[in-house]
Amino acid sequence: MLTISQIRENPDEILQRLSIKNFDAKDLVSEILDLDINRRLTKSELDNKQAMVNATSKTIGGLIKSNLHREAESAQKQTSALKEEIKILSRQLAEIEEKLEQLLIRIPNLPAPQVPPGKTSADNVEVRSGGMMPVLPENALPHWDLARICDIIDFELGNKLTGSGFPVYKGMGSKLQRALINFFLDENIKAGYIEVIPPLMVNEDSGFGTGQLPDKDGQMYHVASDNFYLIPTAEVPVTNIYRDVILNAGDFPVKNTAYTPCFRREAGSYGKDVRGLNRLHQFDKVEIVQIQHPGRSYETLEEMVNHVEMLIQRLQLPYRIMKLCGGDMSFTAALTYDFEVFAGAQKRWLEVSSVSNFESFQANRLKLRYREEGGKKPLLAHTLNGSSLALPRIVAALMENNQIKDGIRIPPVLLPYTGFDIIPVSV
RNA sequence: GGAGAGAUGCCGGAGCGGUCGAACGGGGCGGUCUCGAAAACCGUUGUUCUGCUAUCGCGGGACCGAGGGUUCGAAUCCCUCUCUCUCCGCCA
Repeated sequence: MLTISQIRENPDEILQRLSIKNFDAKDLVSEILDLDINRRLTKSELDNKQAMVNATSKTIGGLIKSNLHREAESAQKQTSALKEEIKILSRQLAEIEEKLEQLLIRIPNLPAPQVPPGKTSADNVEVRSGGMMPVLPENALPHWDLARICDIIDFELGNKLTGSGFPVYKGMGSKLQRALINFFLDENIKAGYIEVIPPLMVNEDSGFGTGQLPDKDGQMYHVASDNFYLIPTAEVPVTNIYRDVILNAGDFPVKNTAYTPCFRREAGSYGKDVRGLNRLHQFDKVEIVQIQHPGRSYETLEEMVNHVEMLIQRLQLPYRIMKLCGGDMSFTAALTYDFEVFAGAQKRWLEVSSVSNFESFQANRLKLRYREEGGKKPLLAHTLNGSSLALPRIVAALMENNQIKDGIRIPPVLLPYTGFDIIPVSV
């Protein structure tokens, strides 16, 4: 969330920038500013009264020590009225602060200046593209058919075990998953990311820290008996490693990568969007996370984009990089690049990675700060993350684009990981 | 799941209900000494809200797991919750 001082100092700029996200914050901001004034008035009144009580209590302590009990008793009586007022004021203050917090939480992150205006994904701006578009016959098969005839992914079996959106990978399909995961992790580690294996369930505090809670709780699976949430992305546990942490400026950049399964309820999705591997409830993803100095976070974003691009190039997939417009960006992001690969049989672009700079928006929720060299006050750090990469749609595109008469060709870069370069048709 | 113990600052570890934001030790930082370093010695060392101040600062409030309560006054007493540790049971 934004800090109260950001809003207090530049309310008009905030409104203007949020309009790029098509968010009208006028009423929210003015309500916040009013509450903020009210809060400080109430607070100073409360503090003054509390200071008086504290002073009296100290006096009483001294009187009792000097055996002046009568004087002590009369001083005691003086505080009772004050204590009543303090009770009322602190209740008021708590209410105001709670209300303020509720309002602040509803304001999305400010889009970076370079974010293009727009409402939907149609308004996203292509930054660049690469790779060779596949040349496929008209009767090219979509990946769900290829999965069946090669017997590597069984969607029906997943239905039986759990429900739709929980496929079972089999044989070479399973091996391909592991190969991709290891390939991605190895490349990330080469690029300086430290691997972690985080918990797949998180508590409420973690969900709040990265911005999934309170608003998007319907998109996560909730384990009611223990009040845990299944992670929708490794971003949640990995970024929360740094919750309530004060780093030194010399610690930057902090770089982590993690492979995790991800769980998403995807309520409301339907149709061709959810066919096959296009949209699942459980899927595998390798994530990269960086914590960076505010002055360098945009260089870092570019570095991450280049890194993800390199991965896709090495898989020889046709791709394009989109800069998201204000309307298509997430609540928490300041600038986001989406990576899409082309799936030749479906003839669709599929999003396989989303790389974002959150600036201090998550850091404020996380209380993730750093101390400048020799500086006194801790300042909010910047957080960034991106998929490197999400597996299912990569697999879908690999399968569709590389289909040949009697199987599926595997890109050479994976051969050391799979041990095979063709997945043959088996039925 | 059963029984017990505990949660204090960067770490270890004290803390009769009254100048306790917290002894002491370690660490960090600054300094003295040194060609340099070590040792020794001296000093310093949390977060947060808020008022005044152009700034350096100065003043006030809060924070000793979290939330309530008792009291003129709570790290210290009471209640609830969470977490950790030990033992037993179960178990990959």
